[in-house]
Amino acid sequence: MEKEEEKFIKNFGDKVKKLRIEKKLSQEMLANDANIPINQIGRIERSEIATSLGTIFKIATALNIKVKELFDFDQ
Amino acid sequence: MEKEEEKFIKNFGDKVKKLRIEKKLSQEMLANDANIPINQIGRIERSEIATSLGTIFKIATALNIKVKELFDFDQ
DNA sequence: TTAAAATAACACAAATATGTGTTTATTAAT
DNA sequence: ATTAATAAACACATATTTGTGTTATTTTAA
Repeated sequence: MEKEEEKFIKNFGDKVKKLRIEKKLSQEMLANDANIPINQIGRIERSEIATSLGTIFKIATALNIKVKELFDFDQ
Repeated sequence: MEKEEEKFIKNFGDKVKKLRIEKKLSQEMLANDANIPINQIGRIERSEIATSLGTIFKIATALNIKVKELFDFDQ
């Protein structure tokens, strides 16, 4: 039985990836736009890390969406 | 001129506090419900830290809301 | 199928969040 | 005014994220 918190972090990573693909951005392009390291995007999409508010804000901004939309998935 | 990212973190802290007060919880009660240290709530509400996905999830769960609602403020 | 692009998977130092505890200040109620 | 409850403000060790770099794997396109 998986922990709810882990599922949530997994869902978040999947959401970032989904939105990135929809906007036809590579991890590298998104990372550049967000001013974060390239590897960070991968780590988040693979749910290796539970990223923090600052990075969340940067990613949303680079995707031209509100942070709220990043959490628009079936929690 | 304040950085947008800092404003965002400030708004998040204010939102946590607002929702906590609305539900008539002390920092201690919320922290207990969320299984996080008491001080952590204070640090977040004061915007001293940019907390991470795990803590965000725990707080939302303790408040009986979706994470998305935690970000329902004018960004 | 080869080459190029994209992503994953490492490692490691530095910065930051987390956890725990104690003490001080503020707020609310009596 | 006093007391009790709440929150702020410290300190410090630990855990995790972040930043940077390199190498291997996978995917995509020619």
